[in-house]
Formats: sequence, structure tokens, C-alpha cells
Amino acid sequence: MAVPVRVGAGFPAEFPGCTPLAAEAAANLVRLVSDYLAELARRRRNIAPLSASGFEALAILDGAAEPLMASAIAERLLVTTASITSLIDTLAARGYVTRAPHPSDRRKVLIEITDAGREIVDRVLPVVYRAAQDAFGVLDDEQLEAFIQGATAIRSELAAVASKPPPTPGPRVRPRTP
Amino acid sequence: MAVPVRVGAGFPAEFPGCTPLAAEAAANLVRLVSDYLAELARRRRNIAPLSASGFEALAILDGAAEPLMASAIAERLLVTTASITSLIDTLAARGYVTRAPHPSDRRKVLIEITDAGREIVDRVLPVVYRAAQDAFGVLDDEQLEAFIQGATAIRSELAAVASKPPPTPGPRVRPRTP
DNA sequence: TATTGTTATACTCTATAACTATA
DNA sequence: TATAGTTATAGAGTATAACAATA
Repeated sequence: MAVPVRVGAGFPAEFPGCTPLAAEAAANLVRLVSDYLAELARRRRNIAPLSASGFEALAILDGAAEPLMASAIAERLLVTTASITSLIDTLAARGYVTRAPHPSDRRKVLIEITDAGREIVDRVLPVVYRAAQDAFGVLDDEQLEAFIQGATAIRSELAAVASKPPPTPGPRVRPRTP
Repeated sequence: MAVPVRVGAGFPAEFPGCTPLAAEAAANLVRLVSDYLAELARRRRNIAPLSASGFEALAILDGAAEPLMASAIAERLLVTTASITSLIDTLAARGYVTRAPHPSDRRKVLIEITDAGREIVDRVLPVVYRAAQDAFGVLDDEQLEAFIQGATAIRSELAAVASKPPPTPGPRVRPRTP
């Protein structure tokens, strides 16, 4: 039985700018997602020796239902085009994608998923969603909807602060050590 | 304004084993934590050129209030002792920790945080908790407590399934593409 | 023999910068 | 000049395996 991550009694004195509940919610969610992603990786490992980005790129290509430019995949994965090149190299070497020239603009390369690649997606997606159900299915619909709404509200706030310079909070009030 | 990640209308037919809300809650929380960690990394970058593991190791040493064995840090960070060696190398090169021989067992090495290391912790912790407050402070206490309890319940379930062999879910019912 | 830590090595992921070839 | 992609290079992070020193 897992136990919540909690801050100590001295926390409000040490960090007056943050409520214990905000710090605890952040810590518990980071732990949860870390554990969840580890379980996902464990279940995926039996399917193919691909990185999370590799599986995700295949799922993107499968969902697009048409070949995509390398830069389109880079955008969705939030990585540089240079990083995509080596990722595509790996996927192509395993036979999961092919490169084809763009018909009208010869600078561009179209990435197309192969049948073997689609088979990987067909096997991976049920595993991913089975894990989601196994884990998050312990909550009821109302709780899940509250998670979704809460997560969205926090992400909105994060998007707002991400464009500002990082704030310089007040100093830590280091507890005296006896 | 961020928008919730939602699955499509065809989801229940395609993945009968998973409810849309479970899949959506998982996706939204992964996105949230990813965004949150990115914001944390952005704010930490102004303090010292250290990795997340580096900051965490310093915080562990600071919190322990006494020198720790290398293996103790490895345990808490969930990495091998070989990985800790190079992490400690980095921290020692920057003057944030020192290695000292264990007084009675000469196989062991005690890692001690320096004043410079403590200064880093003193500057990093307020930034971390300020970010937690900025982001999670948009929810009220009741919502935050629900997050903490829900995250703990899910982590318990994850701990339970982690020891079992990964399940092999039913096949995906691929939607017909026109 | 078992334990602690280090070294050697390798692999993945990602980034920046310079480059090619188009447009 | 600008764009799409590749190559070259580098660095972080982590792992496994072999090893040395010590218990």
C-alpha cells in the first residue's frame, strides 16, 4: 500500500511562500507519473526494443493515415529535426517506416509507416490503454473528471508563467540544526 | 488557456478494455507533469548547471544532515552505484561535495555536502516550492487533497501490478479507414 | 565469499552547428 | 535568402561487466 508523500511540520516556517498541500500535490503527482511511465515502459519492452519516442512516432504516423514530413513529426514530439533524423534512421532500420521523396518539393522527405510498423502500433496501443485502465481505473468517473479538469487548470497556469522570466523567490529559512 | 486532452468518439469501439476517462486522466496527468518538470528545469537553470539528479542528490545530502554512503544516495535516486560514482564526480568537481573515508569500514566512502553545496540547496528549494505554489496553487485545498489521495490510490495499484507479469490485452479493433 | 565502490565500455536520447540540396 | 533535412560532434544519463580493496 503506497503512502502519500507529505512535507514535515516545519515546512511552513521554512518555505513561507508555498502551502504544504501545493508542495505535496506536486510531489505526489510527479511520483505517480514516474511510476506510471515506468510501468508503461515495462509493458512495452515485451513488444519491441524501441524508445518511448520511437513508439510515439509510430503512433503519430499511424494516426495521421498519410505520410508525414520529418519536420511534422519533430514538431509533435517537441524535438529538433536533427534528432528526428536519427529516430527515423532507427525506425527505418527496423523496417517500421520508409522514406519517400516529396512529389513536388525535393527538399522534403515523406515518412511512411509500413505494415510492420502498423503491427507494432496495433500491439502497443492496447497495452498502453490496458495500463491506463489498470492504474486509473481505481478512481471513479467523478474523480477522473476532476483530475482532468484540475490538470488542465494547472497547465494553463504553467503556460502563463512559462513566458515570463523565472521569479526569484524569498530565501529559505533554514531550520536550525541542533 | 490549455485545453484537456480528450480521446475521440471512436475510442470505446477501438479499445473496449479502457474507459475514455481513464485514458484521458492518464494522458492529462502525464502532460501536466511533463510541463511542470520543464518549468522546474527552466527555473533551476539560472541557479547552477546541474542535472535534476544532481540537484536531488544535493537536497538528499542536505536533508540527511550527516554524510551518506554512496550506496545510500544510489538507493534513494533509484540508480546503480556505478551511475552514482559519475554523479558524485561531477558534484565534487564543482566543489559541492567531498569524499571522505569511512572511519571503520575502509570499503565505504562517505559523501559530505560542502558549504557551497548547501548554498545551492538554499537557492534551489525556494525556487522549486515557488513553482509548486505558482502551478498547483490555482486549486483549492480540497482539490489538492483529492489529488494527493487519488495519486496515492493509483500508485498503490501500480505497485501491485508491477510485480506481476505484464498482461496481454485483447487486440485493437482498428477503425476502418475509408 | 560477500560487499563497496570504481573503472571501462557502450548505448540511447538529445542538442548545436555546419553543411547539402533544393526552393 | 530561406527552408528541409542530414551529418558531425558533443554531452548527459544510465546500464552492465570486470575489477580492486576490504570485510
